[in-house]
Amino acid sequence: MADTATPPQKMETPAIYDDLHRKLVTAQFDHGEKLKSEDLRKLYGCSANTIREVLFRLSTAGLVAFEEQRGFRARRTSRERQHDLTQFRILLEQEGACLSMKHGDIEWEARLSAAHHKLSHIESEVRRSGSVEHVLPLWSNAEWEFHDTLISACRSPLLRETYKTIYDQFRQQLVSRASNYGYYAENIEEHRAILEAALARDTVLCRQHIHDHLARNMIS
Amino acid sequence: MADTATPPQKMETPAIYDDLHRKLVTAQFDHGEKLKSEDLRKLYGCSANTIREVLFRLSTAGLVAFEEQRGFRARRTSRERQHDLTQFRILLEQEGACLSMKHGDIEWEARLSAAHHKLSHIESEVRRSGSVEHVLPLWSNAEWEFHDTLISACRSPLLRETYKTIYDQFRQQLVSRASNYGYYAENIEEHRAILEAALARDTVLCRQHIHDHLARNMIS
DNA sequence: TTTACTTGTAATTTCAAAATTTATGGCATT
DNA sequence: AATGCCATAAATTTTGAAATTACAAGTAAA
Repeated sequence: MADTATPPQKMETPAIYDDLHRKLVTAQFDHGEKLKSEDLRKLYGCSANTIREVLFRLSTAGLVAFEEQRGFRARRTSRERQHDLTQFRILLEQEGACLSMKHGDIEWEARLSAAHHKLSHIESEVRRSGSVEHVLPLWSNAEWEFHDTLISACRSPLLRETYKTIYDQFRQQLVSRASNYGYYAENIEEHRAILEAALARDTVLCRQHIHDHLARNMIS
Repeated sequence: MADTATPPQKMETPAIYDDLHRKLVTAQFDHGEKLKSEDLRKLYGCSANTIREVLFRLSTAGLVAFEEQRGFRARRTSRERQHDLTQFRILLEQEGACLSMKHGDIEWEARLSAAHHKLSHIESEVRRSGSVEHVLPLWSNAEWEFHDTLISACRSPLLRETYKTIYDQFRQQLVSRASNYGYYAENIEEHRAILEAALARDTVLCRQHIHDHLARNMIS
């Protein structure tokens, strides 16, 4: 069972959802760990049925696996699924970025610049200090902001929504990768390359940089 | 409320899910119609909570909309969402087909030919008789078989799964379009064009034909 | 006539416990 | 030792009712 530092007792359904979501994307459960409704019920001070409802909604987001008559588990991400997730993410981000370049206005460019600025600031700090752990949550949020902003002008709510469910499943592996400093070191140049291609509205180059950046994720 | 020709009483959870799913994709509920758990409870002879669980799982598939404290509704598909769905479907089917052409073997070609043969047989019958209604469920299944087989060799469970949830939301409009005979008349040539391009492993041409075929869906 | 408030009704959500199903451990048999 | 079977324990699923919340109609005030 994960550490129970956060919620002692008595939470509303949305709060329980958010808390479990956060715990799942920050890998506070082992891969494939069983999520017993009785334990969670006691943890959040609610009924077993409420937990059941929350877990169903989390299974929608792909964070929890449900099997009939044998409950819920934190999703185990096999090597094959990791590969599949990456390929699908590349497809969505490439398409979303190209559509954003097509439809995005100066306002979008400004938001993308701002998101990149924050992200690169953190990544510079990582490179200077040589460690990742102390800014991991910050970095994780900034990275999401950048990638989400990149596709935010695509005018397809469906694509964006799908992208988010995929992205959440990547966050899980960030923790286990935190020790691997080399992974984060290369991100600065890759993110800048994506930014510049996007602002230049060079769709071919942008697709290329997105592919290179995301494909490298998979290997580690 | 939709007609209740099928299930008088007493069904298991999976059966209830299947039956409601079928009713939703065959548009036996009006767009935005409220799905009252009490009514459904009496219909299927189970508890309100069981209905609630089924409806949550259907909302995963995008067939049902859930709003906190105000229950479930059959999803209303606006013009904007229809456009979004179509664009997304084009992206997925193009990518899935190209990957299938890359990975598919002779076995895949055989299955695709078989699926097309069945589909074109029905579509010829439609053209001969000049009416659609009497074979609509048959046609709907055959069309799904063809498109699913087309992407079945893509080696991405995620893409295929996502495609299915999108496709189900298209089935809903088939019924309301049944009267529009012209829509179905043009399908024969389009499906054949896709088949031939796929068998020839011509990815550029196949993308083009898929786009033309699916984009025409949106306009009607 | 409109707006705001009150009240009654209906529907959703939560709860605690019963019923069903699956997992576990001991015991006999091969 | 390995396998199959039964009894027990544990966990999931369903139930029916209670509590909460939204909805609608009707009344009073502006």
